[in-house]
Amino acid sequence: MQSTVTLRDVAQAAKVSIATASRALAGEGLTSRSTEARLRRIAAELGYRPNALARGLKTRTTRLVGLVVHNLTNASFRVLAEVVQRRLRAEGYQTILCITADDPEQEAEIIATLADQRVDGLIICPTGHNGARLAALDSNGTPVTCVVRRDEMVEMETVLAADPEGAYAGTRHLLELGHRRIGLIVGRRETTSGRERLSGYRRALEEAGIAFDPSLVHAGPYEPETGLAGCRQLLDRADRPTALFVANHESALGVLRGLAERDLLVPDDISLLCYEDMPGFAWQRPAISVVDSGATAMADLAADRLLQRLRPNAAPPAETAREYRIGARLIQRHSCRPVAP
Amino acid sequence: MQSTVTLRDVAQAAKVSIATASRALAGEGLTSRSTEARLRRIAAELGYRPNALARGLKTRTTRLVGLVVHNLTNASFRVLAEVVQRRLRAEGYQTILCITADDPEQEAEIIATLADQRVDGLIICPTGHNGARLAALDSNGTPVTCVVRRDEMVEMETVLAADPEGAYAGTRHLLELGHRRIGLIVGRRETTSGRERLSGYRRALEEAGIAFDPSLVHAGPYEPETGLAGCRQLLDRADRPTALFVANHESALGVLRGLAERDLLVPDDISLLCYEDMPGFAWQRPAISVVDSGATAMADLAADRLLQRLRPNAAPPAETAREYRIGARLIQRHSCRPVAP
DNA sequence: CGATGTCCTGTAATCGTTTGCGGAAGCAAG
DNA sequence: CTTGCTTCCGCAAACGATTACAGGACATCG
Repeated sequence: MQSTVTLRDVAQAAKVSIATASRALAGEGLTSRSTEARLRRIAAELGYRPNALARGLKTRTTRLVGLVVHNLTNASFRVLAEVVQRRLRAEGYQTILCITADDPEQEAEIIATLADQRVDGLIICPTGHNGARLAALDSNGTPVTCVVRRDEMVEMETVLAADPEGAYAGTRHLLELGHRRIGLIVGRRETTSGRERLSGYRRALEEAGIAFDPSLVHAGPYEPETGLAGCRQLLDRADRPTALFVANHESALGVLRGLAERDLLVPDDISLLCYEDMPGFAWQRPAISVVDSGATAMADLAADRLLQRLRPNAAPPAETAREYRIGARLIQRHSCRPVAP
Repeated sequence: MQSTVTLRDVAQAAKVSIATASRALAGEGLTSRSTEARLRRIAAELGYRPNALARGLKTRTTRLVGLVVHNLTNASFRVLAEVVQRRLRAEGYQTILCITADDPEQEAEIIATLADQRVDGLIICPTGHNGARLAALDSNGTPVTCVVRRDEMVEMETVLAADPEGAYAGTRHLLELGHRRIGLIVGRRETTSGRERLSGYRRALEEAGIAFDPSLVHAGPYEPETGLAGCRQLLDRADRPTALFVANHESALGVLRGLAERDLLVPDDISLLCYEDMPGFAWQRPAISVVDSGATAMADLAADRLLQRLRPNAAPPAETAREYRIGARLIQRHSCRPVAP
């Protein structure tokens, strides 16, 4: 195989100018039908493939978009990566996936590199410390869509889960089953999701006329260890909660372990409800009820929004700086049961 | 913020030629110390960032590498994506992640687009139907490293799990605990891993003087459904196996479900050993023993190999076309028990 | 003082495309 | 035969960097 065949080679082989070759292959009837067909044939024979760098340099568009997430362990991010990648590719865009590990410095570096690469757009779950850079990009003509988390510092198009409502609905469900002491294991208060899920839980309780008891909530990072620790803390109380609401799936692993340690059976001894679905929950026995935060829908909407703004007739950024919320949805399986009378 | 500042702007601001500006910012003492410092300062003030497209076009190197996997659900791929991304970024490379869904056509398209993008290298888990394209890329100066799966049709640098040995070791472990009827739930025979894991299982049995019984193995795609179906098939036999060896973690979910359906307790009623570790296994109660296929090590080695060949003094491809195997390792937890006498 | 060498810097070509502009050819109408 | 339109094509200038080559300034040495 020869190294690389350029437009020049194609043009020479067809005895036309480079310009004509370019136009012929661009389609759009810029050349006569016959030359177009001929050029196409020759290009195919020679195995010509346009150089994306040169094209990008000239046209100022690369058909690359950056996707920036914290990790791939969390199911939401995984789904995000898969869905966004698929959706964008269907429209002719390549996805550059980058992982920040939730570290603002790495994020800053990634944003810069992506900008150097002249990506056409960006979907990002921001750490919250680089809002200015993102806003700069956005107003410079590179659309940025935030997802999963919001950057509080700056106005940008954002698609989020309806966490307050989701947590509210989950808590309501448990309340309606008659539970009064509901333990909550939730993310740190510094994160949007941590705060919002807590507030939904709290609102549901207060509406039901139950005083909010801070000692019933355990907050920590999204890790199994948090679940285990929370479980221990909550289960060692004299008035053990009759239900546990675990506000993310990483902690759920630890909770399951904690329950097993104490030989507590779900749902006989205690009810369990989780936030964010994952494959394991449906296959578990008993299958675990869940309020699904709608990761797929979020990913789809994020892709939609970005694609929308990537189209030639882009709306002015001011117009697009709004916030979308994806509704959460309760999936009842078999881990919750009415409290015994 | 102005749109974009180019080298020309920096040069003008410093009243030098573009060439000097370029050299100054390149470092390496191509200019006098003073101009270098001055140019650096001005570039920083103006917020100059080199255009990766233009640079790539000229230097024929983009510091982009493609990473092509089947999905992100499988833990090996997830680890691969995270590790490779991190390792490459530490060396100044960006990773373009692409997902084939194990579909040769999508894979072909992805390879072509990546080539158009002029990636400097490629790490890919091949479907096995595009070996020619990959080989062409490789011999054209774009190093390609295959991982997890081999493309049987063509010689290329490949890093694989030591599946035959891993399956052998796992089976041995169960045999040493006294198990004689060991059910195997394994991938389809069309895949390398399916074949190799089966062969390791078989060899261990035969060495122990136990006849291989095809009715004890259930093969299917890497999905929970396979595990459930296999479980049902194997457990409904009169002479139920005393141990189950589940050769991938997706199926394990289904197996756990199948066991629960029949109220079989692990490890009291039946021993369970899985292939490929995942977070859930360690947290499960009882924690599940596993032969870890070494996904992290594979990812690291793949990154190492590619980086090696990316360095200026690249070895001739013929020299590098070898196969690396990552040793598997038995992790004993609490799901296997000696068979009752 | 002139020759030579060392440093720096500028000029210009180049990477592979796209695209504005103008010219040639063809054809119909006057 | 001139004029005026279309239609198709070529010339050449970008896009933003890197880099071979050459020239200018200055110091050193014979």
